[in-house]
Parts: sequence; structure tokens; C-alpha cells
Amino acid sequence: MPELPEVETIRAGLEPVLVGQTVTEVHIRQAQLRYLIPGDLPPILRGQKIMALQRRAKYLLLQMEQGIVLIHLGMSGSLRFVSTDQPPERHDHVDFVLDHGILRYRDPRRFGLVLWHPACADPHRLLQHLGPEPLGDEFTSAYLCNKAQGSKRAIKNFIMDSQVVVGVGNIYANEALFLARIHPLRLAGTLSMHEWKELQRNIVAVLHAGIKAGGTTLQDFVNGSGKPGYFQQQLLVYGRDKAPCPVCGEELHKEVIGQRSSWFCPVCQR
DNA sequence: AAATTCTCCTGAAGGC
DNA sequence: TGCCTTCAGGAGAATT
Repeated sequence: MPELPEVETIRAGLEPVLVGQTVTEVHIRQAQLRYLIPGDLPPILRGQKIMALQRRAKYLLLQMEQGIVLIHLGMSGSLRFVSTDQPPERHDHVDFVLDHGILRYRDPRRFGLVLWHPACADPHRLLQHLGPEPLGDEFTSAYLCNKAQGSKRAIKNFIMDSQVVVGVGNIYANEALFLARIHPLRLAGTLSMHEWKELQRNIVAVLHAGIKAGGTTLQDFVNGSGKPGYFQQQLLVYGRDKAPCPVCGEELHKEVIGQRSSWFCPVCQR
């Protein structure tokens, strides 16, 4: 499931391959994703050159000459650069045919999106109201503490809220809270400054570690070249039902919080 | 108004 | 073996 490290892995891998290539054709086999892919996407993109591949939150922004192709991978999406003779498989919904190959979008569960946003002053509505990037300068413990003033939400829900900070999905939220030794059900408004510092530091650390490992491949994540990531080998609590806590040995506890599976150590995390 | 719940979808896993 | 049920999950939309 692509979280920020996975999306960044894809972006960094594809950008040098894609920039400078021109779209010659777009094939849409399945337009019904989270939102319907606009039917005029092929004629709009035809002939446009790719200027950059950027990322905001978990959105990939394919910068074209006349606007942006907004791409989200949902939870099962992948974006790969393949040769022109590679036939599409099941769930390969969109092909962007380029000068030297095909940029192929696959998404079995179709929670992702592919949208066109013409160049203009306004950012796309889906990009408004997003919180700061977790790997940027704005994401500080002071910011978090201030943002959480009076909040009675569980801290896990708080840090997974994209209006608070973007890109922290379920896997990395579990890991960061464990490393920071904070119980996922603690109310956001009750954390001490020391705890905010630990949490901020560990969110950054776990995301960096994820990027360094090339992402987390649980079922189907692959990067722009079709290769899996390896961060799953470093997961300390996520998905580890009844495993011993790697720190104290106590049995890890699983609980659904905000409709998301959560694992934590009832002894270490307070 | 903040916080929670619903919703889209498919594949994997579990039960019988 | 196979059919049926359950569940996971990003995040915007709807609801409380």
C-alpha cells in the first residue's frame, strides 16, 4: 500500500526517465476509479511534453506544458515505465504512451485517481487544505503541539489526518508511535512537549527509513521499475499479532482505532 | 464545528 | 476443491 515513502520512491525513480518525453497517445481501459477519469484526457495530453514529476502528500503531479496530471495510487495502485511491446494485464487501467515507452497505471482496487488540472493560478481543490509535508521545515513539534491544543482525538487519528500532516499512513503511524513510546489512544491535546518532540522525530525517522528501504511491500507495492521495497523487514509492530514487543517482550496488543488496525505495546507505550 | 462514520473496490484469507 | 463471508485500506464525502 503506497504511503509517502512508496510514492516518493516511485517519483524519484520515474522522474529522470519521464522528463523530456512527449505523450503521443493515452489509452484508458477503465475510467471508473475514485473519480471518473475525464474522457478528454487523451486529446488534451497528446503532444504535450512532460516537464517534471513532483509529489505533494501522496499525490503524484505530472507537470505537463499546459497543466498537471494529478495521480493518486490509492492503496493498491502502481505506476511503472514499461516498453511499448509489453501487453497490458488485468487492472492496467491507463497507458500514457511516450516517445520511448509507456507510463502504465495499474490499480486493482481502484481507490486511486487520474485527473487533469489545467495550468492556472488556483491549486487543485484536492491539494487545498493539506497540512505540511512531514519531511519539510514546517513540520515541527511546536507546530504539532499548537495544532493539537484542546483536541480530544486519539493521537493516532490525529497524526493520520492529512489536514494535520500529510503522508503518515497506517503502517508508519503505528511504527512512529511505538518508537516514541506513546499509546495510540492518548488524546492529542494531552501530550507533553517532550512527547511531541519524540513523536515528530520518530515520524520523520520512520519515513526516512522507509524511503531508504525503497518502501514497504506487503502485498503488491512495486516502484517505477516494478521492483518491491524492503521496509516490511524493519517493521517493529505493524501486522505483528501477538508477537513479543521487540523492546520489553510483552505481547503486542491489536486494536481497531478509527477503523484502522493498530498494534502497540501496552507496557512501553503510555 | 470537531469528530466519527460511510463509501468506493478487489484480492486474500478464513470457515465450512 | 470450492463457494461464501469477512476484512483491509486512502481519504474525500456525508453524517452526527
